[in-house]
Amino acid sequence: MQVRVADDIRLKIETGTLGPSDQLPTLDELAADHLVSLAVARKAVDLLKQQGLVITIQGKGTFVRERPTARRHGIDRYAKSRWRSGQAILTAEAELQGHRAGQLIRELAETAAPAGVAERFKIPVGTPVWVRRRTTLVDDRPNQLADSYFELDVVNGTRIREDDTGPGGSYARLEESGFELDEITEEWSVRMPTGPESAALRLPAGTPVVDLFRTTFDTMGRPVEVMLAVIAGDMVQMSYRFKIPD
Amino acid sequence: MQVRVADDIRLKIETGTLGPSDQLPTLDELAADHLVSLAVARKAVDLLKQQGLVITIQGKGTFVRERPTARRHGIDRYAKSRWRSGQAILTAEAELQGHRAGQLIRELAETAAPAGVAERFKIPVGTPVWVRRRTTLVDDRPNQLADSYFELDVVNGTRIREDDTGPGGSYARLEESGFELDEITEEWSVRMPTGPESAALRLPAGTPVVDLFRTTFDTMGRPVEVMLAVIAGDMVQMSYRFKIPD
DNA sequence: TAGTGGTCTAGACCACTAG
DNA sequence: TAGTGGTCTAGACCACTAT
Repeated sequence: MQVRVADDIRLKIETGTLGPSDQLPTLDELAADHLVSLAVARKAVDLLKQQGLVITIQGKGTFVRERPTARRHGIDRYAKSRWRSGQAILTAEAELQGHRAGQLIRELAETAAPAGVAERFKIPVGTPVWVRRRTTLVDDRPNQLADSYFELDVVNGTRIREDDTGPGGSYARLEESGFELDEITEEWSVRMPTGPESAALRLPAGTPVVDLFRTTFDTMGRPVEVMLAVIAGDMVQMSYRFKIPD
Repeated sequence: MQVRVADDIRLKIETGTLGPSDQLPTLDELAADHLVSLAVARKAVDLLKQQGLVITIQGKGTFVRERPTARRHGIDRYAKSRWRSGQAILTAEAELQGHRAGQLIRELAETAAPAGVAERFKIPVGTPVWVRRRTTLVDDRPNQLADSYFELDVVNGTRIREDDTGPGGSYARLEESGFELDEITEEWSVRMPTGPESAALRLPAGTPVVDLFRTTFDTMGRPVEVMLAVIAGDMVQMSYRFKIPD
């Protein structure tokens, strides 16, 4: 029955009988209308929550979820001209799409390189590295937990260790230090968030996250930055364009 | 309490007290051990299922979920040398990683172009196009619902309309028809599966899916194929490498 | 047949929202 | 204060697995 009820509601949403942000019948009403117990009506709504179709707000009601306009991430956001002209990647990207970007620094510290990071730097796990942990915001909603790692000799004595990295951000500072940035590797996978991640990113139920490893190489092929980001899945859309290899 | 119980179990999993494919205590035991009702124990296990940490099998028990070895998708899978030598992309990719690939054709038909497809072909929504729907399998588990769309004049009279597209697959046939394949765009986003998708891909609870649009262009810049794939999120890992644009 | 998870009922009480 | 969703209990019965 719970599936019946859920399907009933889903149909109403998909056909537009219930539009975005519309309020669903209350649990009591759903139970009465479908001649089921309150627990079953609740279970049906839970199913829809898990599929990301509705959200519930205690004390208010159940509502059809609005699909947030996903931000498109294209590789143009890395264009050298942008950060050379003093614009941080984050800001450039958001503004291109009419959004307001922000960030909170969560931690600046020396730490032991975790496995995925060490592997990409080709150094032993546990080697001391510098980490810059931040939460990025789009229109005041947190959308990424982004941790950037650097080898110590790369950042010592630069503004990358500071709260404010200055115009153009870390990339601009790296270039000033003599690293000519050349290539980027992006590797990602998908999963459901852990409890703390759900809270930190204020994720609605039924929202997956994307794990993104971004490695930046200089012209010598040296990985100069490894970033590990956990991105809110409902706010991301990536796009890549490439030549078909021979 | 449900959260307490769930956290308790999660801790055991994360510390390795419970390893992959180990069986958890039964719901009755969990309830008794934590002095809660059966319903609460069940709710706790539900939470872990949603986070993809455990799976339940009716009649058998609850088990710590094994993380399937995600397949890495790199752009090398599109290398011309592969399909020119008669190897389909799907097969090449799987074999590179020691897996067995397969596919089931779900439908071959003329259909009206849906919005996302029409947009990428730059044709009006509803224009008749050819669609080739298939379910791809890796080691006998379905991992993608992949629908390839082609404009009619591109596929008429070719083996692309047939069940077996022949050596090298559609790409090889397109080249034979005089389309010189050149570039690909991949655009993806993430969401939770719908009910039918969950069933078709045999997704464990708490598994997201990836929506992938792949558009293949020829040297004239014409989009010759648009593929829309729904990929099981627990079996995918994508990687891209690119030069930093100027 | 015993043991496991899945669904459902009926009802108590709590937490949050809004007028 | 009334209305809403959230948590929890106690218990019945069903569906599937293994022996």
